[in-house]
Amino acid sequence: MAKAHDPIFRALADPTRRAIFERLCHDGDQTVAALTAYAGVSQPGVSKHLAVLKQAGLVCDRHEGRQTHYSVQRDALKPLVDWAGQMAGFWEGKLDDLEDLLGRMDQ
Amino acid sequence: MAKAHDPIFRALADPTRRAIFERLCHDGDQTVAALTAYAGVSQPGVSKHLAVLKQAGLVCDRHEGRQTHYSVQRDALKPLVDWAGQMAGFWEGKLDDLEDLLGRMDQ
DNA sequence: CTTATTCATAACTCTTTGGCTATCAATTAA
DNA sequence: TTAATTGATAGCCAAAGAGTTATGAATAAG
Repeated sequence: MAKAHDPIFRALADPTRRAIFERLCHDGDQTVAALTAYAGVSQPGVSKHLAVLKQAGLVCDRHEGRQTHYSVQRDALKPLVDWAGQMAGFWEGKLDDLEDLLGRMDQ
Repeated sequence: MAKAHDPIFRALADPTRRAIFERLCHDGDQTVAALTAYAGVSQPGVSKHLAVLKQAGLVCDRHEGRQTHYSVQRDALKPLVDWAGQMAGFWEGKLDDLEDLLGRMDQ
């Protein structure tokens, strides 16, 4: 069973990669050059990180001329939140925040 | 910036470790021996995984005689869900901005 | 007291991975 | 056409990490 949350956890475990994802969440659509200027690593490093994020279904890319724009995939974090909800449901410590978030992400 | 969600993401990135955490969520309090019987790795391997989970604040331990019982830490996944909510809030806010813009353009 | 059990730590191996530089294909500008 | 820019890929290397066996400390049992 190759669950959807496994590559997501893997992808978000690295701080550099998570920072790139956070920036995409915060500022929206970005070119590789823009992300490279801000991330503390080389351009090939950024490209590799973006490939991992894309593979995990967290981001999508759009080609425009010679530049590639990356943006957050819609409902990217849903498998993660669903998993957390399942775990929380097990130990019955119902988190109101979680239920609220699940409700908002279901739309 | 050593945020609380960083060690959590790291800890949950490994499938063996995540399986241990899932079992603790599902079945509650477990001894190391019980977890070892079920995980596909050696007892020292399980102990090491449990140390990582504990360090991340995901589980807590309780000593009873010569055995150690592990269980899920209360609100263990809250930093994770909070982070996800924050990320979701970012693109949600963008959507609001867009709706706002669209609304203003209607007039 | 001696032996068995339970778990943690130490020490090691091997794989994965995150970083780099070099380079290439594709596109745009001169 | 030629030169410059953008980003992806290849290849390499060092560090991290997940696994192992061996062993030690603490407790329980005989």
